[in-house]
Amino acid sequence: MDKEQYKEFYAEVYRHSLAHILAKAVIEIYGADKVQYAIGPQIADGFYYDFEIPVTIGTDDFKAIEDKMREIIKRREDWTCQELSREEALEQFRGQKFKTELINDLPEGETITCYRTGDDFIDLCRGPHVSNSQELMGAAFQIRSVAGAYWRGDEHREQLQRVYVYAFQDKQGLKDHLQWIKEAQERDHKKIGTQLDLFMFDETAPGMAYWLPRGWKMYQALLAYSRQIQAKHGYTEISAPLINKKKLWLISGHWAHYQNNMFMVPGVEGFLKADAEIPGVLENPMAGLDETATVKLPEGSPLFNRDADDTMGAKPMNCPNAMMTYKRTLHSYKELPIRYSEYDVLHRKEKSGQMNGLFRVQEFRQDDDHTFVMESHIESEIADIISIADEIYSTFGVTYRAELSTRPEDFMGDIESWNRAEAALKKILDKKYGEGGYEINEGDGAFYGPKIDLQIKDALGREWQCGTIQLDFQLPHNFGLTYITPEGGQEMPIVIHRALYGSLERFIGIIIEHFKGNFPFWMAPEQVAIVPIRVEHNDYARQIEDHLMDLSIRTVADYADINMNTKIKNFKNMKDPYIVVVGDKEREEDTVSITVRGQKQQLHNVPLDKFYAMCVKMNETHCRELIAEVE
RNA sequence: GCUGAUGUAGCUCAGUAGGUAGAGCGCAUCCUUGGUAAGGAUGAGGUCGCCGGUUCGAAUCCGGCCAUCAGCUCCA
Repeated sequence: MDKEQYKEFYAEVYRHSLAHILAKAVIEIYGADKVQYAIGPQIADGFYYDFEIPVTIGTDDFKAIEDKMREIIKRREDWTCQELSREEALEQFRGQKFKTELINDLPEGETITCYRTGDDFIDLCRGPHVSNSQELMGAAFQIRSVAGAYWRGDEHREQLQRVYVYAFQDKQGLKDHLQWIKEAQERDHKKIGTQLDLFMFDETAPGMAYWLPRGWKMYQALLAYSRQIQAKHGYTEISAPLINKKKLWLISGHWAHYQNNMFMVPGVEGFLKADAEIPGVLENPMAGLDETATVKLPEGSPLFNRDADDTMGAKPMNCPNAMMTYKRTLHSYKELPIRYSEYDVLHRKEKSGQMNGLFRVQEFRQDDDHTFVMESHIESEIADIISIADEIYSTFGVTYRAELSTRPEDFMGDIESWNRAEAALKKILDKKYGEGGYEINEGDGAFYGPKIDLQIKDALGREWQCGTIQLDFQLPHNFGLTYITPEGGQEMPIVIHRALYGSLERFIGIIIEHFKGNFPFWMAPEQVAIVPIRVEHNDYARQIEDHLMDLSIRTVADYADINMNTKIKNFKNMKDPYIVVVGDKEREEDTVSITVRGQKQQLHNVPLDKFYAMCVKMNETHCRELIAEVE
């Protein structure tokens, strides 16, 4: 065991041990007969423990729990390990339903180990642990939060109170971590989005971003980059209706499998001729309440009905309309692959409490594509998609992790085609990342096909699904798609769905945190900010601005009759990459002085042509660093 | 949807025993005419998320909704 390994080993020992201490403390505070304790594993920055207690633990209770934990540690109790048979274990944990369930789920013949902390607390655990509580006296911990968590991650089972605790070997470790958290929160895209005037939200449109002028410029820059790359790879762009009648969703399967996530415009079956009362109305069926009410409807009320044929659904995905686009004409095998990219607005209704800034929204755009291929195309086509993913992600300097998601319970179609599709994806992933070089999520696929997901981390280390590559044998079948084979017969094409940014919204959220708002030149909302020192320099500034605009450089200038320091301050607050100052000297010599973001020293006497060339170069190369010297 | 928390001026936040609101930044006007991160003065701006209850009186206490945040579950 080397030093690093030992450190990890020790971290595991004291975090696990502290979890026992937490459970013991909670039991002592709330009473042994009232607390059902579940599991308490370690996590990246500490550990948590799940409890079922009749009262709810609130923020105010943290201190008491922490104090009790310290008190227990100070008792310097011995820890003993005990091996039990299944019967002995069941007896030991009689009345503890979660422990009983765990014991019963252990495979036959498995040795069951328990750890005792002092005489009065025992926990089912594999260990290892400290031998005496006093070994924990140097450890530093702090309760982070309490959250609801479902027993065994199943929302249909008991909801437990999960107590999260930060835990480190010493005070410095905890202090450093809290500092890190603080810095990560400074990167929060919601915060930076407000500071840099990129986007906003309003309560009348939950989970739907308003893109402000600066943010929208960046959004467009990302779209332009995507379009540029995809055009090189043979993609053609389409745009389709945002809402379609129920009929389309019946064909696609969304009506059956995705209805609860769709925003609907219900059809109207008629209007009431007179006031009416409707008894037996379930007011809140989603909450599972059975109470019914009588609803009064005034004369003239429209009778909406979701099941009416003229009900329209806002699209949660682009695929059905891409199928329609393909289907408009006959296709020859010679045309395949056909790649239809699409950036239309999508709507997905989320359960409340699921929204999170730009990371999880109800309205978004994907850099979506549907590629229609023959089975023989799949491997090379997906390899090409992964090469585009590598290109895009490396431009931003983010790393990703691939996951394969397989057939869910709620699947559509026949198992044979699912198996073929999954085998094809596995083959590609094995080749690219090596066997075992990616995770497999059994049962996590979309209802129409298996998928490869690409996960990116945010500033707090939380992973978000961005890119996705999905194989689909179902929709082409449902829509009756065909192509003409060399022999003159008809075959069904296979569809590859893919998005690489994933949703533009989520991706931008991640990128904001990744760069902390210091965006590369090519995607910065405003690339060059011009500061004329006095109003008599405005004409010269305007010439520069005009020329930059001709070069498609996003430029902003402040012509106001105010202190130049104020102008510079404002642009610096916006983290504009280049702030160009022009005064007498620059005007006479046809130069600019550039303040490069993040650099103390300015670039003086930069000839205009060189300055323009620097800007154009950064746009063309999509480089991450700002050019900070004149070539 | 669930658990915990939050919601006061455009932004960041005070308002600690219930007596109808404050600061900084920003904004407006005036002065300052300036060479690289905050010049000075004056002023405007708030039905304290919404609805209801308790009270002589509610930003403050209670209830219900809405929105947001940290998690859980689900997802791009």
